[in-house]
Amino acid sequence: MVLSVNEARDKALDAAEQLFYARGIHAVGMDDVRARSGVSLKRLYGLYPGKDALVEAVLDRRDQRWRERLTAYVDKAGDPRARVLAVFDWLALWFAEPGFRGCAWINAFGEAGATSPAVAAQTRLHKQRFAAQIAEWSAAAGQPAEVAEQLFLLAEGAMVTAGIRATVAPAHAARAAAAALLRQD
Amino acid sequence: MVLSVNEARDKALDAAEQLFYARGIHAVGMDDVRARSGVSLKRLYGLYPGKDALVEAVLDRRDQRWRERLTAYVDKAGDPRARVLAVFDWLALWFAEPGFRGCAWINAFGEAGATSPAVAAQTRLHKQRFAAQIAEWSAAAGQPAEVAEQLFLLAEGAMVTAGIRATVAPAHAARAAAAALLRQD
DNA sequence: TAGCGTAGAGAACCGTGGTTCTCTCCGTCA
DNA sequence: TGACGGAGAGAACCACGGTTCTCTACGCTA
Repeated sequence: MVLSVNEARDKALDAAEQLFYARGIHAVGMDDVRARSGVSLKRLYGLYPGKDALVEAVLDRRDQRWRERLTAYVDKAGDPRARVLAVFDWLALWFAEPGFRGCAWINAFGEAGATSPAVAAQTRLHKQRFAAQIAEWSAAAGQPAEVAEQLFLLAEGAMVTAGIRATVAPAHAARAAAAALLRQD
Repeated sequence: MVLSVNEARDKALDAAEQLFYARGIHAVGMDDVRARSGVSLKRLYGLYPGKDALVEAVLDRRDQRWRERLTAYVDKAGDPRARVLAVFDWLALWFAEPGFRGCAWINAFGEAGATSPAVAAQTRLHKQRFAAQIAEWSAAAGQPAEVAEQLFLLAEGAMVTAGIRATVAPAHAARAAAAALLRQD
């Protein structure tokens, strides 16, 4: 079975993403990625110059997919206020997925943020995009910027807590708080 | 200079805590701990059976100190409502400390939570204690348990975000959200 | 003062993991 | 059909880090 470059890249990224997320970055060896993906070490190093580059590629693709899934869900909601709250409903769905282990960027930042500028930068970029998306939906619902920032903090707290406690409940608590914070007028 | 067992333990824990927090656990070698603490490798391994045990001891001592510092600050506040909000004022002070890099347990959990049951358990215990403390202060201010949980999520979100963005602002945003969430009647 | 035990410095040992290299196979093309 | 080139399997290489061991110095005690 001969894989095209794109097929090999996909398989490598799939395997690496699953392994890094489940075990943490440093706990996964390149040989683990090879074993799960079926892509030989030689080809892995042809696709990516090294483990660092693979980590970056994984985080980059995950960022796109994560935000696409979120926006696809929110776009199904009706009025602006419901769309803001839908963020937290989607968090509940995400937290309930088997193997959920918190936010991949928060985990990666805790592990490598201090030693890898690339990981730190990707984390900041991802979180900034998420915050900007919340701000956009929040503004559409007539909310001031301060509220958007508060909603973002609730979402972050829910992700972290759901990961540590391995439970969906924080999403519901955060949703209730969000509903209470939204200005009525 | 001959150090007593307790003196050597303190020096080892001080050095290990600073290094682990600043760089992450796996990025710090036992020889780094030896270099910073001045405690020889031989003695380090006499005090703690291995790196894992040292990590546990560091997190354990930090848990006690962290909660002591928080409660000491909150205890200076007056009425129950002010005491609840004082939690977020203290977070602002903490975030502003030089070298602040987020919550040590969240970072450790992201790095080793999946592979080290001890780290995972210590993280859960620490967060449970923090949540219980907030619940206690919150209840004293006449707030229902749901609000306490929401305040906890705000604090967690603020810690994570302050760590990633390297700014104090999340503490202020979380404080404003907390003030808005507290029931008035 | 001689011997003992402890402690430090630092080398040594050993497994792990990132990266590279070798060998072989197989499909392609002249 | 035979040479070539890319790809996989897996060994090899090499650095790093956790852990242990050796050697030496020094203080205490009989």
